[in-house]
Amino acid sequence: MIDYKVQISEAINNVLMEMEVSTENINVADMIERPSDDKLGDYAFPCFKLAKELRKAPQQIAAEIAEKLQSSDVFEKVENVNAYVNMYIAKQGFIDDVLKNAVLHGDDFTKGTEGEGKVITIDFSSPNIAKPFHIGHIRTTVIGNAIYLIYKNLGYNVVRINHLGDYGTQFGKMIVAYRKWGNKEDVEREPIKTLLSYYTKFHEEAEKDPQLDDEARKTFLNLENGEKEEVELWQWFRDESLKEFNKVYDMLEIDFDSYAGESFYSDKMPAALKELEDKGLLKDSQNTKIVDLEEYNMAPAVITKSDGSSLYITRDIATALYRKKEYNFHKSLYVVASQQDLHFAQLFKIVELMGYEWAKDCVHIQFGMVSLTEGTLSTRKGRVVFLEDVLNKAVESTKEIILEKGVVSENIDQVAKEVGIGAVIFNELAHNRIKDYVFDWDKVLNFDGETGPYVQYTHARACSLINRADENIVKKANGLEGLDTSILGEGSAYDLLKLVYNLEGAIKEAADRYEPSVITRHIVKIAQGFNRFYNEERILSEDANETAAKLSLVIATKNAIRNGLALLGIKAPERM
RNA sequence: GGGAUACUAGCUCAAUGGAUAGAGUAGCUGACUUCGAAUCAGUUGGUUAAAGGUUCGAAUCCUUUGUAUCUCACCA
Repeated sequence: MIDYKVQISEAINNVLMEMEVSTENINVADMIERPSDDKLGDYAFPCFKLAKELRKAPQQIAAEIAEKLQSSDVFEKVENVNAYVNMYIAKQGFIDDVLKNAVLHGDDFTKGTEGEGKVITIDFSSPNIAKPFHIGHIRTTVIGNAIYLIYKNLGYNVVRINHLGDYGTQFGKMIVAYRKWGNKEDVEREPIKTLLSYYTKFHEEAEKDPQLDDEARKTFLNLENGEKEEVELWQWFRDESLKEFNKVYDMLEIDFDSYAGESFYSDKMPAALKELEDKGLLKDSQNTKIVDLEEYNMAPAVITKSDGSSLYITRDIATALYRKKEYNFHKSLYVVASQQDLHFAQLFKIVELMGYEWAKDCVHIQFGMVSLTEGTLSTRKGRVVFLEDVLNKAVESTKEIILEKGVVSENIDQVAKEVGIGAVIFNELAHNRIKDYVFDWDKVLNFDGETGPYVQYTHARACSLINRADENIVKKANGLEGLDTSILGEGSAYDLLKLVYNLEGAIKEAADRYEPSVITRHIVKIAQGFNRFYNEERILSEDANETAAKLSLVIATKNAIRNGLALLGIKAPERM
């Protein structure tokens, strides 16, 4: 679609040149903003900053600029109010442009090409083997997937990596526990719960009998050394756990390109360690090796334990080096909770100290904590909400509502799934990532107001209109040929058209800020705009041209909502 | 004790340093014989945690204080 900001900044730059203002210290494009109120125009340019250089009152400058911009055919009207130049875009050109894109190229009018030829790796979800996949994992999983979709939409080649927690002494413990108290059938029937119960039992017993811990360490060493029996058990635990995780991924329709987890990097650590050593970054301290980061106002990073074994950060250094070599990424994203802020700050700093300029391309996309009304999540204390349960419950209550409404008669289960799971995802992506939140069943299962079902309902309503309308009129609306769309230049129709236009900008902003909620909020606005339009105006009217023109806006809106939801990983059913 | 992040309407949240701080929800009032009421319209609700400062202009930037959460060498 036409980028009006570019056109406007060009026009203003020309005017400023005429006025002999040096534009060296100001970026006109960055100064253009959207007025707080639609009535004040489509774009605005504040003139305060120019006052000093010109030694004139900003109001006067605004008046002069407004005067000179009048002649531009981009605008229908230019006004100065206070010290702002308020610009109104020429309507018909705008309407034509938005409809041409959103109706004729409805499937991909929000797509971009800036990412062509560039690779982005994104590390998200990353659950621990043999541990429950609970509500705490939903954020990284859903946010990560949305960011993947958003960047893919901009043309990037995005590699999704599920960095499984599949390594460490915990697996020594698990193997020991399984050998002592385990049962194959139980594990196969309910892998996570069963394995977790062994793990818990191990901890209880180990308190009485510390020898168990030694045994676990020895067993893990066997695993590291590739002893057949240990490796086979470990592989089996991993496979069974993944099967269970995949149930959730299937429900969410999330896929990964790589499941290279912690174990994958175990043989890549020695080289990374040697490199740190060679580059003189390691320091001996209390029998451990550390990287001193005091200079950068950070705690020291322990790289090897006193017994010589490695740590989380050691593996992550090896991981970062491997990913650069393997994928030659343009950017490397880590969607991990803000609890690990320090860890990633240390990691990226160490990579930088190793002399890699691409350290700046590594981004920690952090997000706030999830807690329960009873307190923080704790597997041991039984404070867990399984993600699978949340999704199932959302689908169930959606189904009840569907049956109650009685609109849908076929594929009820499929629709219930799309709406119920969509509601959970939407809820997750509605707020800024950084906020902590308390999981609340009532909120997840409430479908009124700014929710996923609200947006989907609006989409279904738009589809319903298109289905009801006369076939020939729909054809005309879809083709736009010979259609007088000037009536869309007023009131709620024009407001809605602007919202559809602005979706592209919202997507761009969501990408720049790694903040899917920008899109979530924007499609809510589109839905609100549509519902207002729907209530204020009769769409299927007696007048064929008027109906066709309005329907073209309905089609544009429908496409905008569908595309927006798709970027969040949410379906847009035609009936619900 | 050090560090990080947050604090906006009763509640949940918006607001690239810009115009009168906006939505949803809850409460109240209205709109289904009418294109789908999972909807819409109206209304009540604010010293943006507090105090200073920078600026033509601050919820936003800086300083101090308070509160909450996270984190701080051998867990991941």
